[in-house]
Amino acid sequence: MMKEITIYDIADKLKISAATVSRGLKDHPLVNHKTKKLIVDAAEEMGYRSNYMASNLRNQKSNVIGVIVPRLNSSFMSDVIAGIEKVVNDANYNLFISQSLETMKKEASNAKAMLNNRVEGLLVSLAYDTADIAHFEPFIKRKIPLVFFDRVFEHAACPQIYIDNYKAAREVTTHLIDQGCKRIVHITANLLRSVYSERFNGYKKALEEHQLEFDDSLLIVNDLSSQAGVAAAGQILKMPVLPDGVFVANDLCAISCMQTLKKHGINIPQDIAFAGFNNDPTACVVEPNLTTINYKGYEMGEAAAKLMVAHLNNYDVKQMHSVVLRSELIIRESSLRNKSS
Amino acid sequence: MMKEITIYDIADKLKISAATVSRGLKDHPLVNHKTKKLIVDAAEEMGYRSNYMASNLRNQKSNVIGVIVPRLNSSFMSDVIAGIEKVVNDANYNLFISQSLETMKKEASNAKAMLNNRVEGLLVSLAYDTADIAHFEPFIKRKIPLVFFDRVFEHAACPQIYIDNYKAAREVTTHLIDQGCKRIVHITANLLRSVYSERFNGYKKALEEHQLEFDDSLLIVNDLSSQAGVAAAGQILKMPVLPDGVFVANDLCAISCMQTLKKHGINIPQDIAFAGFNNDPTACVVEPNLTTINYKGYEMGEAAAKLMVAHLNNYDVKQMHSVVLRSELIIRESSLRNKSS
DNA sequence: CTGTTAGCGCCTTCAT
DNA sequence: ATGAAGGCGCTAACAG
Repeated sequence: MMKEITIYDIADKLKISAATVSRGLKDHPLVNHKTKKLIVDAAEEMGYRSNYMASNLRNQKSNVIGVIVPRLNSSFMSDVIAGIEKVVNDANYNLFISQSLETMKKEASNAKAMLNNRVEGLLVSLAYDTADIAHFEPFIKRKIPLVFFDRVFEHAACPQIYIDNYKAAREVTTHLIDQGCKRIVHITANLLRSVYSERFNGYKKALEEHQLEFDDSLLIVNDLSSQAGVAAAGQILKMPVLPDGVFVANDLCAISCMQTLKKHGINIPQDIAFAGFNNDPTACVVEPNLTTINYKGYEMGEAAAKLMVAHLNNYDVKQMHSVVLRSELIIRESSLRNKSS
Repeated sequence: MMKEITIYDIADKLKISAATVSRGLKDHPLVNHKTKKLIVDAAEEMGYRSNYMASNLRNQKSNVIGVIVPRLNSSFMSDVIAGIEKVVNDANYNLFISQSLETMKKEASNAKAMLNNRVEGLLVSLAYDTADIAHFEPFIKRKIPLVFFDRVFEHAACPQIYIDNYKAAREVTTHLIDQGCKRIVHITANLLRSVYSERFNGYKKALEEHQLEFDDSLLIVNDLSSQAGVAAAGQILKMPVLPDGVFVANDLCAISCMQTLKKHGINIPQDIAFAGFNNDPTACVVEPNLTTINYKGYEMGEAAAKLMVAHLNNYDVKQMHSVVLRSELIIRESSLRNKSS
């Protein structure tokens, strides 16, 4: 291990004090321009690199923002992360990223690691099975800003970045009904997560508004994976009376379900109309193209990170507030059965 | 800001020294079991959390591994990152992630930030236009392990995790030739990156082995984006004599190109057979399904991170070595023109 | 404008 | 088995 240059080495060489070197290296106003140049040049020449561990300790701040997400490898989440990284990096913070792998246990242990690492703020999208947020209480107690995005949790101290899932789902469902669907299956995930319960509620609301009965046989709850879509198709095919519409809470599952039904001779959208959620890249590649709800992960990441950064840079002035991002219904062939739309 | 508990607070409360508390909190052998329990209990009760900034400074290690990638939001890269995160997290390291956004300039500035943050190792996949790795020299000089993956760079001190792009491209091209293609266009990106030049070389080799002429009019170089695929389709349609096969260096671009050609009345694969690279999720959704090269990003991330972690945990014993991961040709309808395959 | 001093919280000799 | 003391590198008072 090569010996690292410190500000003391620079100070010695220049016969000045370490304090002056420290000041010269930042843009402290009270340093002579000449000595400043001397210092910067010497630092450059000697290959000095500032030791963040030391300055972090001294300043009692880590310069790190933490992120905990269920999984990194989904199209949506990688967009979110990209957006977060951009904002955080531009603001000269660093990013600690970890994935809960959809379990509350891992989420809690990640949170603890983040806490010990003194992250200055934490961005979280919750795991499937997270029932309470006791594991985030230490952050709230310490007033370390905690922002939820997408898979949010209701808590007075924590702003949320999300879309209006209720409204979006109601729109999708209404659209299917407009297309003549009378018996619409809804496939979704753990209703503990508000993103899913809201979508479910929006769906039910639309049915109700059109005097369509909802009953439990129309609801399929799984993990919205690709495999789950295949299984759901199996369930649908076994139904005593086939549905004429399916609204799935994500595109991944919607597509595999739709393709499986196609293989079994079901015509999309004539026999069964389909709609998904997320506007995944695959949605406009699959045939027929999938009707879905579009909302940009990148923008959600940006919004969450911007909120955090603004807050950190101006702690006591800026009040953090929740943000509802725009989403839009994108109608494609998978649900188009008449010309009225 | 609430006052944080330190080992001194615990020491005071227990009327023992901070040194003993420090030892008790880890599994130092020379502490009485009883006092250890006392210490751990008191820490728990008082809400102590270890200050990593202080211990990092003292120990002269950051416990952080850095990652620099071109972009986070691609299906492949998010798989890689997921794999890296898993391994790094399990090994109790933290992950700093940043994206170069495909420019060498940003890559260099990210590298500098990583250096100042004292990352203990750096995992890198290079930007499109990175011509040399001078910006990584400080790592090499300091013997901070530097591992390249996917978009690698040849350097004696830096192991590489990659696939055999030459072989894979030769396989794809040979397959297209076997299907009767005689005039195969190759669409790729900056040949500065070995992943692309190797694929190009493999392609040329296959042509040569089958006595097919290569000439520059068969090569289209762009950024392999979706839009570039549309543009490439335009170029192809304008060619004096249409090709009967297209091999694209990624699936994203392959698919948009293929779909654009379809819209212009070209039959796939009868008129033009198609092959991509990466086995993106969209490849088996598009119609016709896209022939491609499959290799798992998740495994590449795991492999790179495992190499790094093993090295860090056993610095002077383990020699780092490059790893060539397996890849395989996946034949789908987009290239199937006869029954011989 | 620059120097002196005193920690930030932890860990690790060295001593007991 | 425990304590005392010094220092990791930096920076913010406080003096000059």
